[in-house]
Amino acid sequence: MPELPEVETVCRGLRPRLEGRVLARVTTRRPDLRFPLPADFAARLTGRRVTRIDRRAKYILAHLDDGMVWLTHLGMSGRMVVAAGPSNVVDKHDHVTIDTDAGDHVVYNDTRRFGFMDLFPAESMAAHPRLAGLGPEPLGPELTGPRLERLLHGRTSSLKAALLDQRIVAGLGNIYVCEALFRAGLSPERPAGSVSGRRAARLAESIRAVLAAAIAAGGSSIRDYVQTSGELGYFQHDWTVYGREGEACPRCAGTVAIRRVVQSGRSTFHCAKCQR
DNA sequence: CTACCATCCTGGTTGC
DNA sequence: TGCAACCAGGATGGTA
Repeated sequence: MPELPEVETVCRGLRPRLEGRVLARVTTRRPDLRFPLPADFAARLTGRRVTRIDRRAKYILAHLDDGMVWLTHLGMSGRMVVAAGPSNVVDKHDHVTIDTDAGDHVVYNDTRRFGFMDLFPAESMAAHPRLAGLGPEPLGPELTGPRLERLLHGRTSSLKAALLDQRIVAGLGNIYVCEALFRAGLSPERPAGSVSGRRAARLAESIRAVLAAAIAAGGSSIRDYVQTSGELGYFQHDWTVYGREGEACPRCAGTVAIRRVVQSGRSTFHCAKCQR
């Protein structure tokens, strides 16, 4: 589930339930996520008030009243579900459960355990190993055409691989890279460094447009759910190329079918005619 | 520095 | 219906 739009959707769902609230009870069941939970994680969260929830790339950053930041990455299968009432039904993959002083509870569920959490002082955030090297936020003012051109300049890897690299642009994943490239009319296979000028500007704009549309739709739900409410996101119905191998290209109206190719071990979907 | 590959883990789907 | 192979939203660390 989680690329930038899904993480943003989760943050928006968590804010009204967590901001200003005290984490009254914290339970951890499996500490062995992608990285082990920090030592004394539950004890250090318990009793803290959440002052603010931010997102950076695909990270959820909850600022606490003791100057610490609680960081969560959802990995491939992580979910945050918020509900009211007692949290008695425990799923096999519920790894962290938090009850707030308002009686709500937040459950972190992660089947594959590729996600992880951390707890560190806010003042050292800029130096955090997971955050320090991230590229610009695609929805911020930084991602202009010229900036993107500079970021891609000289790179010989494929444009697809470059856009998946969080050091170049932060927050994109497999689905939205495919969608943005289609929208921009650029081939995922072209060398990243070949994108400049007007093409770079169009790509930057396409990335923003695709992400914004996905956020407006509550993200994309694959198989089960995304949003903290348990509601489905519905952007998966708006995918133009992702997951549509063999279907008619919506732009050239079926002159050419959408192709699936494998790039650095991951599926890429594109129209060879409309994307050059 | 860059690019490619395997790897972490579980479960759903597909094909024989 | 059984079972194996393959596939999946991410990211890293090792190797060449």
